[in-house]
Amino acid sequence: MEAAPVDAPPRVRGLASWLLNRAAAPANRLVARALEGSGIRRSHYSLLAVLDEHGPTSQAGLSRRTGLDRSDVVAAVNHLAAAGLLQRAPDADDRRRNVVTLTARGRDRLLELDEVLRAVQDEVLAPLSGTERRQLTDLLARIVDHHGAG
Amino acid sequence: MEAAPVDAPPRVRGLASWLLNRAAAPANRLVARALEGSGIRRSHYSLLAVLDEHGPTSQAGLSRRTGLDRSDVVAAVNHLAAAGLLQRAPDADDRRRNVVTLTARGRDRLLELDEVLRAVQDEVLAPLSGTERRQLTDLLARIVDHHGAG
DNA sequence: CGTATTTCAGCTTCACTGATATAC
DNA sequence: CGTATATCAGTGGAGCTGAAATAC
Repeated sequence: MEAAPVDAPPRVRGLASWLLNRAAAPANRLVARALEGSGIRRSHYSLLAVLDEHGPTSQAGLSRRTGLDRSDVVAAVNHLAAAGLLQRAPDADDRRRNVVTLTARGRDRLLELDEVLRAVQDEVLAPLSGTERRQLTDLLARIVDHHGAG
Repeated sequence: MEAAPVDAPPRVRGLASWLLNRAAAPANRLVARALEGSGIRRSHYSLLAVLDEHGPTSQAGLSRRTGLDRSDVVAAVNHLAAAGLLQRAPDADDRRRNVVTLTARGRDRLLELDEVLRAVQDEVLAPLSGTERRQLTDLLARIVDHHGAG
């Protein structure tokens, strides 16, 4: 077990902004590690999940629902389309838009990723009880909602 | 001023790893904005705070206590020394080391930053009650402690 | 010898900006 | 007209790696 302690002073340890970054770091490391070699990045999962739950969506819609920047959505959709996990087609009703649709293969991959991601959350939240985990996600969700995008 | 909502599906919204990043983002934005023009970056505050509370410290010690990478500490110390907020001197007892010391000016600046940072935390945690804020920071601290460094 | 410290050069990912072309 | 969309080029911070030089 590695885990050299980070022995920060109280003034720093008590900062929500510091804690959020310090807690996000191992979460990102673990997710990246779990996704390693799969050709899937952290942000890709949210895209696939949104497509699965909302059906075909424009890229701007994907941006709004995932919190990903519109310009990063372009690159992500390129990548996932090349991997055959989704399709991009012009929208007949609004020709500014592309309609992005999950493929069957994309859905299969998503279900695998659900498992992987679930396991990672368990590692991230390891020191917390079930109740505490729900407390934490609820509190974080309130912060996210309050600040929204931009 | 309130922000477009991020209307993510439950599968995404419930992910701790997603929430941590989405909550850290506005925190980082607000901190960066509050520090804008001061020549101080996010990471610099922790450095100054550690020096204030632990006294003169080696750069490796600063790395351990702040969670900053050793190689990023070099750049940060360069910057803060150039600004006259700290001093770097070779350690007579262990000549591999530099002893980094807070200057009087560095301490004054730190006290100002304490105020600025405190105000930002208040913005970040705006939707939460006092009790909830302590709950959140406690839970995050447990996660940070559990994963330690590296 | 192995380990620790400082430093540098460089890499990747992420969040974001600005501009452009196009369509509503 | 103003607004929304998709795309591209590029910026900057942050976290990290690998290697070198030095000292323990």
